[in-house]
Amino acid sequence: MTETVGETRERIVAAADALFYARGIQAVGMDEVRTAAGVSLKRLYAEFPSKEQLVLAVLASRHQQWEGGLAQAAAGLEDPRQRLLAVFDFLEAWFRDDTFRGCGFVNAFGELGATSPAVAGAVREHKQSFQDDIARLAVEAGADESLGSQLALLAEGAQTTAAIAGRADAAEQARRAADVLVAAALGPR
Amino acid sequence: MTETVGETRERIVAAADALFYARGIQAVGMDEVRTAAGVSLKRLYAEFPSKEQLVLAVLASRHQQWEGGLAQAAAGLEDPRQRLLAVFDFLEAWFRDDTFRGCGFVNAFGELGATSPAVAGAVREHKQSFQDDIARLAVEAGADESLGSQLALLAEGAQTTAAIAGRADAAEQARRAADVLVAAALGPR
DNA sequence: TACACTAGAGAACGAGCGTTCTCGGCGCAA
DNA sequence: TTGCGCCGAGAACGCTCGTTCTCTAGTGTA
Repeated sequence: MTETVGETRERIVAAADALFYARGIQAVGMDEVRTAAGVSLKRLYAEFPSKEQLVLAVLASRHQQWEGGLAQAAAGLEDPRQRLLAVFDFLEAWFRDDTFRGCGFVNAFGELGATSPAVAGAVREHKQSFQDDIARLAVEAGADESLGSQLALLAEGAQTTAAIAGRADAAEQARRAADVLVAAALGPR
Repeated sequence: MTETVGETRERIVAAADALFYARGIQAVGMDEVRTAAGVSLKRLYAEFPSKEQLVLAVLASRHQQWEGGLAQAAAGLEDPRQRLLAVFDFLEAWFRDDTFRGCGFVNAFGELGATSPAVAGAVREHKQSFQDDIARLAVEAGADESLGSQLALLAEGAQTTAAIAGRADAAEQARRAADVLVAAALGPR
């Protein structure tokens, strides 16, 4: 039953991610991460020399999941316009998840953005990457990038609203608004 | 040079608000609030029996400022459609403020929403109030409430985006999108 | 068997924080 | 003037947390 170093890292990151996301980063101690990951403190600190490094790894992992989920939502759709709107279906499924508690990056930014430049940078990069993705989809659909920016605002707002009001239908509202914006930019279907 | 109890409270709340907003709530200790407010710890705890109470007072004060700013932005505008869009002008001015660091309620929610039901509730109430305000403006302009929800999503998204990307023009993007949505709901001007 | 090495469990350390307590001085009533 | 109560300053307390250290048991090798 050997285990590679990579598997240990992944287990730690997964455990930390679940805890940080559910309760907030500062509310979770390294001891708790250790327990949840089933790993010794020594090992934990061998993998991540500081809590900040662990947080950055968690954010990196979350970014990959996000990118994968987004790609999967658009995969198989022929119509570029459909691919553009698929973002909101992806969001809706996420909002309905019991563990949903808003965008982990936004939460981390609010909590640590002011004190940790590294965390702030990671959050910025993630959001920029989302902007780029959706701008690319907009261009592929025949619109210009500003449509992407506008849809991104809707997606961000939906995440915040769904998290705070606890209403998953924010995704549907956003999607309806997105329909209007897309139609205005590209002409009705 | 006497000073009323109310003035002391206000001074404490103002100092705490500036510190909490700039650096995060958990990153600021009561000692620092005391120093910034120029008040003794005893007095501080006489006014606010716990840090959570102080946080709630700060959120309440921020809510009042927000409502006042919003009302002021719409004041004097005759056209209800203009009043609806004035939200985004208000946002833009705020985003250009040097101290802008996103929505304080969203930040507080990310930091404490999972551990403090009282804070989570205050944030929820604030956002609900904003939804109600903008829905009322939408109805006054002749649209139905769902237009308000959609514009609220844009406003939320603009706040997040402006905070993280540091780009105040998120307000302008949101306003342009709002123009399209309003025109679609009410017909071109 | 003896030895060197590793790794896990958790104690320990030092700092920071929320909250409370103590002390000393000042104002005020008699 | 004397006693009394209030209030500010900040020390103290108890707890938590990030990080490091110690001790011990187990393993592989000669």
